[in-house]
Amino acid sequence: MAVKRKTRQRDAIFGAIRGADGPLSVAEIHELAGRAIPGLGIATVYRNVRSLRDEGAITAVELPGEDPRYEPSGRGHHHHFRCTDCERTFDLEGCPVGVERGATLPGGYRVDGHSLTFYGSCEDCNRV
Amino acid sequence: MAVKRKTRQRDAIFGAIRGADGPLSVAEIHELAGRAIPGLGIATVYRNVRSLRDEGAITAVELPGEDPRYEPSGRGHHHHFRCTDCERTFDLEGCPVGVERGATLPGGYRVDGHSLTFYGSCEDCNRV
DNA sequence: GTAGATGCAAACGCTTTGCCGCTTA
DNA sequence: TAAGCGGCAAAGCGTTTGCATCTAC
Repeated sequence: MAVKRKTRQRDAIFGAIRGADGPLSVAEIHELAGRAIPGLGIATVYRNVRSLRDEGAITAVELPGEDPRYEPSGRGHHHHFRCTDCERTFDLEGCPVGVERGATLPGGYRVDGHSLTFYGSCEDCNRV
Repeated sequence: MAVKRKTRQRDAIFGAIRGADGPLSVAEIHELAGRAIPGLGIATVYRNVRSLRDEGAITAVELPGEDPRYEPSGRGHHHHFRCTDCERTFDLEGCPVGVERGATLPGGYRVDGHSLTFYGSCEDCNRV
């Protein structure tokens, strides 16, 4: 099978994702990695994001009404905060949802997991 | 400004949304309303969904990683359950998130609202 | 030297828009 | 009868794919 090669583009893309304080969209990754690699093609970003995800190096984060974002794998169970002013997305710690896996909700719904996103304004935007 | 007219298409579209037990996607609305109105154009669904939303008759429901869905307005604060088997989405009652509007999370994030989605299998799919 | 990776452009799939005949009021 | 509405097809837009070239190994 195909042997993965180490390229400047791939490094820049993974580096951008690892260096962020929240999950990034493809456009954001392209923007950030493009600073190190001028002329970086958007198709290259899509391809590398996909292969990094397939390898398990990064994880897709789906937020309501938004394009998928990506963050390094292994951050454990956590949720996100979306600033409706600056449109940035941040990681949160802890989980205020007291529904365990395997629980059954009224209506007979058996729960395997959940996704929670908070909306509001971040510290930077509050300050103004 | 434009005076809204009552048409068969519009009735069928709104009727499909009101008759469902959870929010519907545009494709689902087209499918359901199309049974009453053969030849119903997808553009007509998009246009009516948009105008119903603009009027406030229906509300957009954004779930992680999915196309927007629509439900009648006025159902109050609630969340959704997504069956990963049959891919249907259901309304839930109540809210297990003990974070009020106006609260501030660690990191200085001021909360205006939140979105919670549970994943798992619904009663029908559990039974099998 | 060779298989895999990149960049460009074309192809795609879904949503929106333009156009014009149809329908509601 | 007139203006909004619906259907069709074209236009947009973000994502994926094909292809020739380049590059890591």
